[in-house]
Amino acid sequence: MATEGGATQKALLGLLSMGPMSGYDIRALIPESIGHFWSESYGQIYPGLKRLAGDGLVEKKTERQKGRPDRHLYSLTEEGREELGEWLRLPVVGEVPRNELLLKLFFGMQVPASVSREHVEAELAKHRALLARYGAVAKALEREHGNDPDLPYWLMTLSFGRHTSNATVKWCEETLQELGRLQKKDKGGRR
Amino acid sequence: MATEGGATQKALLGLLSMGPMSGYDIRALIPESIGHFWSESYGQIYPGLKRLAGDGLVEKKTERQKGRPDRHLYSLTEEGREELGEWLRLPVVGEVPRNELLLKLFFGMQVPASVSREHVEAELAKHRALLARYGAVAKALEREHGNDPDLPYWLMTLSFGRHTSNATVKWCEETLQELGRLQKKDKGGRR
DNA sequence: GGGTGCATGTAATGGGTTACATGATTCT
DNA sequence: AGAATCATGTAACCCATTACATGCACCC
Repeated sequence: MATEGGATQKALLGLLSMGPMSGYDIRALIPESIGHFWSESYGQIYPGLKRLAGDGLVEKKTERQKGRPDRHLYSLTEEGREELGEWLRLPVVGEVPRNELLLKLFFGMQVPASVSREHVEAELAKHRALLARYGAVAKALEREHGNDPDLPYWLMTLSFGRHTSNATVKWCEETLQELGRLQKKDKGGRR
Repeated sequence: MATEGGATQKALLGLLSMGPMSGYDIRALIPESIGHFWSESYGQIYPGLKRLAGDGLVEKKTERQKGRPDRHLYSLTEEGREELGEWLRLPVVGEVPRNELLLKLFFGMQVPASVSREHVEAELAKHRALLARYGAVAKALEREHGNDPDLPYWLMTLSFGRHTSNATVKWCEETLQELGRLQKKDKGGRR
């Protein structure tokens, strides 16, 4: 009874383990929860929920509303909770990440060094902004979910973001210096 | 004359900027060059090359061989080099990375802490191995391409790997400790 | 005889995003 | 009047991996 379907389906199960929700709710919840390392679009969520319901992993209840479309509330079944647990135990399947910045940088010689500098500077700004958000989110979590047993796990994922963004910032700074040196050599020639 | 097609096509152009190659060569070159942050399968490479040839961005020459299939050697045209340059200048499009480890960790409360520990330990081992390889590759590059003008750019991409893998290792170690604390609390209860 | 390397390619399948379609309510 | 929010869903499209199909040569 493998009940196939990739990590996307499991992410839906996971979010529903936090309480009954509609597809719309799920979409809205993502940026505040797993948004730093996962994303789902409507095109995945709605068909995904339908499929999970067909497999008996979630239950659907329709809530009438006046003046608005019905809300379709989904909640985990016992089977769904088991399926989630099984998947959580499986080893993580490693993928080769695709990093367009590095791809462009690798071929940076084809283009003036200033072009690469701009790309790296954009990356730097992005991660500085991320770091600010991580800090804010961590504080908000501790305020609003201070004694939720899930909290330590949520903080671990945030901490990952902090570690890697800090490292990326440092790399950007070093790389900008190196690119600066290359730029000078280009312009100066022997003298 | 946009000549659409995502970053995959551009990666092919980039690799061909290093010299004429066959699809087979490209596949073999990837692990030694952009493999740490990019991948291409045959299912992408062969149709991709065909399409680039149709767009006049690469030129195909067939080399007869005895006892082996013909080699189809592709080389950049002037147009192809321009197209590559244009793309390199475009800002990097940021994607939300998908990280299955973090997804599992986020829902770690659904499962004994030992499960999460194993996932994190696997990640730790992976990045320690990567760090060893980065070091070896950097040395090999400096030995074999000591005065290649591309070298500084290649080293920057390696340096990125070092920075982020180091950060990941540190995070893994901290997270393992934290998970250990959670484990004890679970078992011990109040006493 | 059987595995590995050389070398090409296609087809089936799975994943995922974007844009579209609908339509009432509430805020500006 | 027009935009944003609530709320559902589908269809077209793009991207990517995997497995398959072919076939000779060379080494063990």
